[in-house]
Amino acid sequence: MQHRVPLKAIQAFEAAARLSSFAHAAEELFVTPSAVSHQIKLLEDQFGVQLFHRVHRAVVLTDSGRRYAEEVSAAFARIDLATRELGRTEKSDILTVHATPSFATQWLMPRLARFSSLNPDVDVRLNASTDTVDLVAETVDIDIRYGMKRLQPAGTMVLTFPPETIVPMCSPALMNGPHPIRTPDDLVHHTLIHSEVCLVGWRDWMRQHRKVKLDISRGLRFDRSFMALSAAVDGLGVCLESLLLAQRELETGRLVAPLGLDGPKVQGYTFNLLKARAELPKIRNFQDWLFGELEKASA
Amino acid sequence: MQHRVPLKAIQAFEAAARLSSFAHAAEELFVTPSAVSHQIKLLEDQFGVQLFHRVHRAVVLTDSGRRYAEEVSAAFARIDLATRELGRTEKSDILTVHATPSFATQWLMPRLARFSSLNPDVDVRLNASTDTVDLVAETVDIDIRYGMKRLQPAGTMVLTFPPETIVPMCSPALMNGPHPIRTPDDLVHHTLIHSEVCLVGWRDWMRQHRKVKLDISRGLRFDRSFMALSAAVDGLGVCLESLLLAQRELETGRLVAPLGLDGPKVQGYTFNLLKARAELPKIRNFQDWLFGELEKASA
DNA sequence: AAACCCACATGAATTGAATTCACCTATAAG
DNA sequence: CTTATAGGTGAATTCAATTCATGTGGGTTT
Repeated sequence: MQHRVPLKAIQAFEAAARLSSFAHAAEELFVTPSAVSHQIKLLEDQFGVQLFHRVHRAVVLTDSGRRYAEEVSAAFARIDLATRELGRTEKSDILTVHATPSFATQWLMPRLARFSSLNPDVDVRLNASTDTVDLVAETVDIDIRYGMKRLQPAGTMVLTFPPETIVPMCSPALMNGPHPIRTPDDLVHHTLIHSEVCLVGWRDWMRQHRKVKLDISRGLRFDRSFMALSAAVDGLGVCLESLLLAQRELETGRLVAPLGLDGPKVQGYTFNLLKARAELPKIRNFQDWLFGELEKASA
Repeated sequence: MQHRVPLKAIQAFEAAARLSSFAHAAEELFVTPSAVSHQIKLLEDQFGVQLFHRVHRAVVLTDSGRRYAEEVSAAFARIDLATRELGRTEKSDILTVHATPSFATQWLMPRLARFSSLNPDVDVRLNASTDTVDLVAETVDIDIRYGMKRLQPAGTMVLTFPPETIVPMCSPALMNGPHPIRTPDDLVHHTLIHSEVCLVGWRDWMRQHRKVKLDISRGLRFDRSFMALSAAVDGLGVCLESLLLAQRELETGRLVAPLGLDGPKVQGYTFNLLKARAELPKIRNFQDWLFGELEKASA
């Protein structure tokens, strides 16, 4: 015979035990005293245990009843409390993303509003730093990293971004200024902006343009890609950077690629997460959205 | 608006959370998966909190859902356990009575069956000793004491037994033997049995019979009333004891009172209990019954 | 590509547990 | 003696819980 514990009857019992009164229990439970009486009788009949001595106009717990009440009182209090808290709980999931400052600044932040509108029940927390993140030990769902792939702890899933194209970029004013930039040779008249963390630098670029004589020991140097891009926007020189990171500036015309959009490809960014959590909707949704956006950007 | 926590819905949620499956939860709860789905939806709608992400053919707890499940899981487990134990609980109250060995042996034990048949849901535990009992510290409901009243701790209720009559008693054979006993003077031919804890002894008796010359330094001595009575039953002599304690022997003719049933009265026994527990049915029932029996014995 | 599997969702209909209602009993208090 | 009141009982009623029939949508198999 299949039975579930008679929760409603136990609830009535617990209230009567706590208040030593069927009538008061009925008040608390918003029912009639008769309902309480029935439920407790049902409980006693089902388990063959007398839970209350019926004294005139009163009830007194039996020893069995007292012990049982002590156990279930705490349990019901806990359910009540947790359920009350539920009505006050945040109504969303939190997604914690860690990324390099440049990717965070240049690419992710300008697009986060798009992800949020597609996933209104997910709050994104974005941490930007160059620190190494331990996905297991820290409450980080996704870590977007840049640089040579390193060995990861077992259980880490590493997805590679599509290849980035690295090209020289500068402000439109510089391109069309006193020393217009039309060919690689035109670069000798301009300051080179070096992005020191970029996997592809001017030295690599020159390997593909051997006819060009640039003094790559000269120029401005930054250890943050977004700063190199910012300097280029300000007309300080020509930077060699990722089309991906400069997408917004190119679209708004603050930067141009005077020598075209073709250049060396590099796979610098990886998307890191724990396999065990890969299918959580908030994580999976973010991943799908991000790689979708990356595809759109390279089309 | 008056609401009680939706216990059935929470129960369905807890099972689904624990099993990560509506279908498995339905199995465990002996309902259809549809019922589980409805209950969880009801819970989410009522509190405006999404508890599960619906993934194709699966469900994954949200952060809120996980936290809630952790709280209510423990509570439901506790209710289950306590309720299962309830089916195995003793079905009665325990009444613990402490009394002097003589009262326990002579009066109480022969009558306990009567109390039990009137109160089948009360199990009586009878402790007989001369030890002093601390009603507060020990699990003793009632303490029946003999002797001078002593100061009791606050909160102790002391009820006095009706007065006992103390008379000489002996076996019928002794009364009708070679030295028949008809008058107090006839006692000089017989051995006196002394009950050393009795509040009234042969010396007190002789104060009321000054014409009688008994050598009260002679005879048998016992420090238990029930032993003195037993010696008298065996024809070893004449004892001076309480009619109350000898009631059964007198009724069965094993003892007789050759000089009649009139004698010194003494109030030796008291009924001691805690005021705070005086109205517990098991205690009140025992008290009422005992004093009723005492009245019958003195009629 | 089509068919099948299967897990959750939905709305209307049905069921059965919970509750009410009407009346009873039994003390205690006035 | 009358009144108040707290729990008890059984039949009738209510309504929360559940079922039933159908839908949706990925993933797998043929």
